[in-house]
Amino acid sequence: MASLSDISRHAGVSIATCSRVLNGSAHPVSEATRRRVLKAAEELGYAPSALARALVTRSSRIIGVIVGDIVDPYFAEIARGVEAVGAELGYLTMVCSAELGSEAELGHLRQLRDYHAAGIVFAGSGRVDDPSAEALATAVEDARNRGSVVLALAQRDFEAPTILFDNEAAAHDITAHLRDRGHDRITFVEGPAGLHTSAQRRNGFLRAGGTDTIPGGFAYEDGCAAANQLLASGTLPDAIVAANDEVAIGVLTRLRDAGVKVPEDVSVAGIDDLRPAHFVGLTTVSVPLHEMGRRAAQAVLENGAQDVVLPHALAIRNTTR
Amino acid sequence: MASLSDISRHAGVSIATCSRVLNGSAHPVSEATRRRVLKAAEELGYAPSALARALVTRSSRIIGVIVGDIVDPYFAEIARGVEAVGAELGYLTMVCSAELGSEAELGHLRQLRDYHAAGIVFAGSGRVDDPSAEALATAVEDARNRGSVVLALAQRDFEAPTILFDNEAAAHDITAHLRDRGHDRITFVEGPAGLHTSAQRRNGFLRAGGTDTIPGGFAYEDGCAAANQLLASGTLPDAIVAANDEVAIGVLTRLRDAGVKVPEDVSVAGIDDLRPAHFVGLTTVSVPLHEMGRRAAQAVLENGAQDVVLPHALAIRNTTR
DNA sequence: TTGTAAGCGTTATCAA
DNA sequence: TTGATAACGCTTACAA
Repeated sequence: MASLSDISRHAGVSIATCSRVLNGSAHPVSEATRRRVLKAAEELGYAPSALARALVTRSSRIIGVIVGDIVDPYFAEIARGVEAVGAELGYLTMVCSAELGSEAELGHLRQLRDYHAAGIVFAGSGRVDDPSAEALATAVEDARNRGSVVLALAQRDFEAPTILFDNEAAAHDITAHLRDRGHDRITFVEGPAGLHTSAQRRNGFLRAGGTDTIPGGFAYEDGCAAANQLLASGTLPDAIVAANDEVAIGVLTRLRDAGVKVPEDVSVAGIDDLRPAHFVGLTTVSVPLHEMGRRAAQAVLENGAQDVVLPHALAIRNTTR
Repeated sequence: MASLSDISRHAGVSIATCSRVLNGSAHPVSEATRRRVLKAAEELGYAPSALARALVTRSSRIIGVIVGDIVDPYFAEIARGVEAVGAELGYLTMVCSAELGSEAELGHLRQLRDYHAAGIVFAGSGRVDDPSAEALATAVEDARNRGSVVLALAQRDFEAPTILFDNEAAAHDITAHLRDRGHDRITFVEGPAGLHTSAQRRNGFLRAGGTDTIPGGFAYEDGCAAANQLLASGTLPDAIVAANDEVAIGVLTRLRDAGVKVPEDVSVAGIDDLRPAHFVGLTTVSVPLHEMGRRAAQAVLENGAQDVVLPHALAIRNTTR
């Protein structure tokens, strides 16, 4: 691949001048030489080395989004938001999946730092009593020292501007809605143990006067399991709110398979309002994932951000009465 | 952040020596100095600049996976495969989502090339009569010249080793199975128009003696729409095979909502065997997505690959009789 | 076993 | 308006 010095030679112009025309610098260049450089670049198929550029400018046009699980549409929605605004300005948004836990997160963070990423966005929640919390905090600090903007889109145990919605309030509001509609006995299917987000949603549920709570997770199967447990217990609650949509759909499906009428016999609600919720007409709460992604990208472009909490909204559909 | 020269100064040792101990070079270094360097690095919190390293070695430890849509579990499965083997060897796998079509693909490809990515894997299929096909082919060529290994995991219109399964055969086999089970009138819900993959699956269906075919897509809603169309036509076929699982699930759901018994009245099958297929017990065909991802990563580590076609397998469950 | 120095491909400072 | 040239942080001959 042609480099600046190739162009320089080909066009009979200094490297500095070539650089100036090829990267749209403000420095004035005569129209004549500009054309010659452009022509040479065209002929030689010049493409700048982002590597070399990043090395000297100390920042590359990479935005890394560290997600908990790449198959989770929750994260996909965020990633799309980031990409939507990043792409406009020539940033490359890359999503790094850390399914293996915070060890993997740490690995991705370090690599992103080592590549001087312009932005590092943590899309997922931190874990309570995370053994690698300290190492993570240090690496975050290092990354910032290298010039990366680090953002948290959920509660984390390190210093970073946050772009959030209120998980506790979201869980509270849907539960309160159900109570308002006359449901007395409401069961909450919890999220994965140890995630801050799980705890927040659980707290919101409890604060709204929810009664029982059973272990769950964030996956469809967890919802099925929870429904089975409820079914086996012999007596169903008036309503079930699940830690997220996918679990709610698991519950819903299992219940209906077992001949339980939803919402006539029991109401079922989720949280997140992702695509699958539309498929089944699930009552849930809409959270601003895409907008969070957009704002995160803006924050890295603007090189910083204020903490912000974005609004959520109930999406009442037909799995609750 | 500390750099090599900081370490060098702090340890009273040349930069070259520091480099040698810090990057595990084969060049011999005395145990004593090695320790001093390590100690200095530790104290100063040294982290190498992947950028600088990549600039001189002409290859960075980045594997880019260009997918068609980051929310599609099809791609997620591939990405996981890549990541699984890439992570072991310290490669950073980043997925770039090109929902906006091949213009976006081109953008990602160029960026990955500009960052001297070690590997660039195209997870999704190319489009027939793609206007940016030529630009794409050129950029692929450039990337290869810069040392990137470029791989295709579906049919593409540029030169690259392929790691595939046989889409046509997959569609053929599931259709043939249905015929063997005595279904005569079989309808195929097509994939998105213009994708090579769609055409291949359609061809397989036809070759197996499938009769009718109606437009569809790759999304749940497309399946619903197709079911509606079938329902409206007044007469249902014996079986329906959809271009992928998600569409099949859309068909299935809509049909059942309309009171049609599946599989008693009509059989429904998909292709891909992704997670949702398990949720509903969908008959489908398992394709080796994860393995393709793994092989792709291996190929970049080994700096090249032979073309290979991986086997698929029928997964007969309970939406067909 | 250690060090010197020449790149890698840019950008940016300073003169001309 | 243009051009030398010194960084950026690292690897790697080549010398010592």
